Amino acid sequence: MREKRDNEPLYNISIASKLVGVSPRVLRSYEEAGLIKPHRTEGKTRLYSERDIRKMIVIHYLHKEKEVNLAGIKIILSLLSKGESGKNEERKQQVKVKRELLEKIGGIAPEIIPAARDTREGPAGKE
DNA sequence: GTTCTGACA
DNA sequence: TGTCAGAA
Repeated sequence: MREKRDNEPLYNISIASKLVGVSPRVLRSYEEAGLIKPHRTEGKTRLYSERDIRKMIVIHYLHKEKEVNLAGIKIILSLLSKGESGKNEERKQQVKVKRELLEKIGGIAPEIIPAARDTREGPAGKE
């Protein structure tokens, strides 16, 4: 269970970007894509929580290492959030649906994973 | 000085 | 994604 503490506004975009390893511009793009919603001060300055930081690190990994675009990451994260709540029986069903959906992603929406389309030639030695 | 939004390459 | 403008 997540502590409400993890959701406390702690870092400005400058510090958050260093913790995640990207530029402030990238963090703003994550927000534009609807992947995260940092707290805001009265002056509109973004304040990120520990939870936001962890989530953005995952987003960064999926984006840079797996080459999944932000729209795809949004879908993936929404699927991964399923089955985290509800009663055992309900959660069991959600997990089942999640597994099936994840299996189908490659078949019905390969566009979310550019690298999976043209395996023909891309920068050699990418493995 | 820092962050924000919008915009362009 | 980097960078710049103009405002806060």
